[in-house]
Amino acid sequence: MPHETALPPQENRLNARDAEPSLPSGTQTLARGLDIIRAVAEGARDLRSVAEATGIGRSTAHRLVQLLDRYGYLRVAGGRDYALGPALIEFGFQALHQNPLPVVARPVLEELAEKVQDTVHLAIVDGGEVLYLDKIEGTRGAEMRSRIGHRMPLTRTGIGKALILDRDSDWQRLYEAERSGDPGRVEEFLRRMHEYSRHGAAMDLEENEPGIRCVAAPIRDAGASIVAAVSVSATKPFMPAQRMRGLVPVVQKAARSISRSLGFAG
Amino acid sequence: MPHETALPPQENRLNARDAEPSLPSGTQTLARGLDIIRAVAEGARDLRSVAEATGIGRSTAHRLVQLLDRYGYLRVAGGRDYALGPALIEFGFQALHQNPLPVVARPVLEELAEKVQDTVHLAIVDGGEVLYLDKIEGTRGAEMRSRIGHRMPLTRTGIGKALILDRDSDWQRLYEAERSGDPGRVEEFLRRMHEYSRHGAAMDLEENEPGIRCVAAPIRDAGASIVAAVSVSATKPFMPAQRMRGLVPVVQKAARSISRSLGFAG
DNA sequence: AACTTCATCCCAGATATAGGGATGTAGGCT
DNA sequence: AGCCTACATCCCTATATCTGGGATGAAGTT
Repeated sequence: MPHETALPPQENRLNARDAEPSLPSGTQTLARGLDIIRAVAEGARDLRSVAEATGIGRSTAHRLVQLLDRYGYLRVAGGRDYALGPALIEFGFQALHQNPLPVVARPVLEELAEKVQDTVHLAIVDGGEVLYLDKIEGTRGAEMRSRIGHRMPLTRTGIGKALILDRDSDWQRLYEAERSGDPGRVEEFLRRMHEYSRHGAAMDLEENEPGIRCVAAPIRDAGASIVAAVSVSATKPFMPAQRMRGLVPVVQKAARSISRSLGFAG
Repeated sequence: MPHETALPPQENRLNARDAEPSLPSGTQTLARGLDIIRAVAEGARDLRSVAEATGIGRSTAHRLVQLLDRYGYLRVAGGRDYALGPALIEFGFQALHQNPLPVVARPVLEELAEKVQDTVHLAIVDGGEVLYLDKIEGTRGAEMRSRIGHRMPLTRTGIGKALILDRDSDWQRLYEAERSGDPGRVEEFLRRMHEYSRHGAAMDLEENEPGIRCVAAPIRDAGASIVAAVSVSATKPFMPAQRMRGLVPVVQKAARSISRSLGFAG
């Protein structure tokens, strides 16, 4: 049996907002503790905001926060200034390197970055979003806000589109979910996705970050499923349409190289 | 009031092994969930080993694992092959960058690495251990097993010794705790620590990794407390005693530069 | 200096949880 | 190939755990 080569897609991520309807099943305390971690990650800096963000009573929240601090998941200095703790650093890096994908991809990404001199990303789908697993900064000083561990919408980024290239039945639903206020352009999105799918590479024309353009290609595992994607991004002046076309085979080659390391027999 | 510039030391890290005596206080479920994460981090790959490692019943462990999977803290593929999940990647990197230390230290570390051409580390004390927060690989191809998020003993690494340079009352206790089978050399350790303390820099002579030597200096915050340390490491052939002495002021200069960014007025 | 706000602690009732046992399944052994 | 073992998964109730209101003390604010 082929080994699982990458993290499978995961649409049912839960958090404080929607945990209740789906599972009343028996683990409220753990769920609340994890909700608190997320609340702190999202900016809660003291007990009051944690309690508000999670809907947990002050007293209970305090008790959970205490434990999270003692375990190193949270750092609480004198009851204020909550922050994510060092245990998360430890486990986060371990989680990243436990996965074979970033490890086998790294040298290929480095080679690609060397060749194109632009910012290179590696990402997977997680929880219905793009999750960046690696990033190599471009040498042109073009600052991008992305970072390892950051999340982005699937339909608004080149790398996200590459990740859903095979899921044509989901395209419309994802588009509408992520841009609920912009229904008129569904058709154009679908048309482009079909074209990207035909070519086996996706592009992003400043849709997510103004001024940033990107070319992306999917990475496949032994079962030919898309499990990740690579992308090359740069500011518009460095990314005229012609260069984007020229980058397609370059990015695809890198993607294929990683795919083969994962057992893909393309 | 000066802002907390780095993660404070934390000796009371708990896990499955010693959670019970200290706090019977009301959060068993959350504690058990976190114990499960640690068990998986330490190698548990299925329900049975998780249950054994944590002392939780199979049934209960299963329920908690399910929730951890749904929240993305664990990845469970078909009931087997447990792995740490993407939520940990997300929060881990966020935890790292939430802390001002790695951010202000980065450019200094890069400059140092450029100058010495060896592996450069940034670390803090956490849970009575060294926790690496950043690493820049040397260009001499000397592979070191260390990685961001890894932990090491305080008394067996140069960077660890730099971190406890001020805590002379703890030296003996830490040494004995970490090398319980080697009591004869306490004296020598203490003598060296006093010398390192006098010079304001510590060294490591292949104590932790055979063939690896290292020079380290402490980083101080606004209150002059040691909150982190920098080190330069290389294989023995690249690290003769003379070079080590020469590196002391170089590493100290980098450390002082970071300290000043943290508000230290040395 | 008095007030307000907040983290922290305590306690008893309410409830979520624990874990034994049953079930179905997948892989291993003969 | 077929039986068997070991395991993940699910169900259920007694009970240990957790919840949240309220009290306390400290700190910051007006």
